[in-house]
Amino acid sequence: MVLLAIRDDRLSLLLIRRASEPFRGCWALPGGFVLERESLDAAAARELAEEAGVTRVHLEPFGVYGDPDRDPRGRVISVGYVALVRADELVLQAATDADAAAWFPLDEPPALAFDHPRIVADARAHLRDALDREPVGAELLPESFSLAALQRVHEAVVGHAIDKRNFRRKVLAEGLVEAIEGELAGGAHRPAQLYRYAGRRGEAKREVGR
Amino acid sequence: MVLLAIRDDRLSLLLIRRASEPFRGCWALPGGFVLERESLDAAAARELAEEAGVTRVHLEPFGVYGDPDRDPRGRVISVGYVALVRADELVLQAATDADAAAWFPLDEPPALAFDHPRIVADARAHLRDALDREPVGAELLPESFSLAALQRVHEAVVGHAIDKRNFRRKVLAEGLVEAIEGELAGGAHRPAQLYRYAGRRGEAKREVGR
DNA sequence: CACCTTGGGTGTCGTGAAGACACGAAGCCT
DNA sequence: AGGCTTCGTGTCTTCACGACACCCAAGGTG
Repeated sequence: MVLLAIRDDRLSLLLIRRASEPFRGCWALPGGFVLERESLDAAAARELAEEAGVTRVHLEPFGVYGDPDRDPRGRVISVGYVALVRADELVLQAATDADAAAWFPLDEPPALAFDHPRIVADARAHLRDALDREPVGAELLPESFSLAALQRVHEAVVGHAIDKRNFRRKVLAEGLVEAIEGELAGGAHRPAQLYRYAGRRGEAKREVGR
Repeated sequence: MVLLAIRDDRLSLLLIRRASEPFRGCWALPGGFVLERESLDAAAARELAEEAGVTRVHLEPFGVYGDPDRDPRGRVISVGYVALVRADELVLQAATDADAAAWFPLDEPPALAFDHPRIVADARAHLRDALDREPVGAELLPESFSLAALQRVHEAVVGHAIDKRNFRRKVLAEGLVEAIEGELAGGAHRPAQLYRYAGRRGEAKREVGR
């Protein structure tokens, strides 16, 4: 599970430190096993609820990892899921096989156990592809947010700076997002217009394009 | 395994008719089980070699299917792979749990067993996404081919007709494909210029864009 | 209270990709 | 010889996107 949330305006990744032997003390992705009568999506949702205390999340599989030697303990096949959660809904729990959990910026993760570096990279690539198909920001930001916050999310995903005017033009042209009249954010300096996601998910972009 | 090849100028899908009971007599995707010490990719390659007698193929996972009720016999988790093969390299073998194998146009598949309709749809969507990232045609067509043949492949994948001039302009601008000087196809009417794939796979498109 | 600092908000131009669109050319068949 | 079928070609328009600079509003500071 690649669990992402915005922390200090940065897109961050939840990792646990392994308490038991293979890669003991290393940072690793949280995860768990699928139960006998449970779909993969349900398993991911359950693990997420157990570890992060969140239920309403964007949860999406992006890859399978089945190399026979990827786990020295034996044959483990993993399905990678990206989870986008709102920071204010998080309630971290103690995982059974970890002695610590911490957030790291997605840009600069620490050394990871197993083939987890590859999994994180794949998750990020997947997210980058999904960025202009799905309202990624909606799952990471609170109900109302400034366009600058949304831009920071996009920049973290694509990995480079985006021009402010171009970004605003594009986002507003998509029509997924609407200004909340009269609402302003009480920031440190000039207050920003707040926005919220408008319509349903998905095809909206194409509809607007016509 | 969603196994695709060009047959009669159409992009076609290999299906097997099930000989044993769940969905007996229904058409289904070919597939098999992963061995204890075998990667998923290796398992897919092995199944493909067993069933279609081909080894050098484009083989790519696109999804995981793990609903506990998807197979009435019990819990089976499947990984979907798309395989693109050249028709002239195919040597179909008898599969153990099938009494027949046949090709169907990808556009109009028959009723399928299990959740295979969904898997086929996902494979096609994956292929559509990959179409302008990877030299899809290179894996389906013989060494040398006419642009018209390549265009038919693309049309089959995207599902609609493409303007001939626009297609040629784009394909040639990408630089992935090069004319074979002096070679012409002996067709029914005016002979066509033959082409072949030029450079390596992958980033070529971006490099040309600069 | 004046000024500075900081982030918020706005418009234009140029370029490149892609879609729409029609006709002559070459070879085969009858 | 004529007709049929496929091959091969260029222009125009539209749109998405990137580059680019300045004023505005509020809080903090001296």
